[in-house]
Amino acid sequence: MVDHDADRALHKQLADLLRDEINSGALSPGDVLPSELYLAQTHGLSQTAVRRAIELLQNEGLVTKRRGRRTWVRERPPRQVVLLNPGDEVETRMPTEAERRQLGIPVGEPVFVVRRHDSEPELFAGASTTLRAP
Amino acid sequence: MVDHDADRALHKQLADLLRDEINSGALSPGDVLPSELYLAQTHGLSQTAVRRAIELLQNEGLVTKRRGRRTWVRERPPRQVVLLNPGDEVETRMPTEAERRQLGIPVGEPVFVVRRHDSEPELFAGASTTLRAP
DNA sequence: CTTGATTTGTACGTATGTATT
DNA sequence: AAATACATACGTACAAATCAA
Repeated sequence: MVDHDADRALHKQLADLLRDEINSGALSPGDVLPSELYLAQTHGLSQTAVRRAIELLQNEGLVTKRRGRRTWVRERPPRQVVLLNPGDEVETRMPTEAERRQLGIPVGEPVFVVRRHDSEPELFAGASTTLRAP
Repeated sequence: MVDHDADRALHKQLADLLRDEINSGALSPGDVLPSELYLAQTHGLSQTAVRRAIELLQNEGLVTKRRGRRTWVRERPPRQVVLLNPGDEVETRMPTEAERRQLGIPVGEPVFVVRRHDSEPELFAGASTTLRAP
């Protein structure tokens, strides 16, 4: 339950509740969340607080939002294995918006940056890539 | 300049401007950004729009915010090189809030998940780690 | 050390726009 | 066409942390 007298912010409390439902499997990948309006009414919160809660989950990569559609639990795409070469170096970071568009990855998903010997860095979508050391 | 008649959302336009200043070096790591109130007044925006703009940059890992303090351009910690072993598998994702606290990493920074042979997955902070293939 | 000013955080409300169902 | 759902954008008020006088 969301406790208006607790120290923790209301939208963080709601995010905690929803995150638990996702991690416990009560909400499975592909399942839609209740609408913002419904969540606001059932938890006694403003729609603003609900929006902030769901934005937190979006930025953690747990849910996807699309205007007009419902919000749903992110599905885990099959991971493509990318084999590293000896000496390759790998970093990770959040993509720019342009990179998100190019790679078709949603908010809350990081990218791999693979630096191979004597070549330009390669980008891989974080959620659909597993790197394997040689 | 922020164009109120443009198709792009106002807070995204402001985020674009600030992101350009960071990437061009006009704002260096450690530099503070103007306050939300100042940005709102100088760009003719509401403080709400400014807050959303800066939140975008925070979630891209470009700036750090702390209540009471200013918002500043994130400094790049020196990267510690972690050597992979043959067959190791690596994934990347956004950390949970608990993991962020444990590893001391800010909003907008992903983590490496390294699966070594016959052992529990290890977590590494994304911004301060470079993985190297053997 | 205390006070007051500054800055970001939380939470609410309203209105309108756009995309999907 | 109508209803639903998320997006943008404005406003207000107060709280909490920090900073500077």
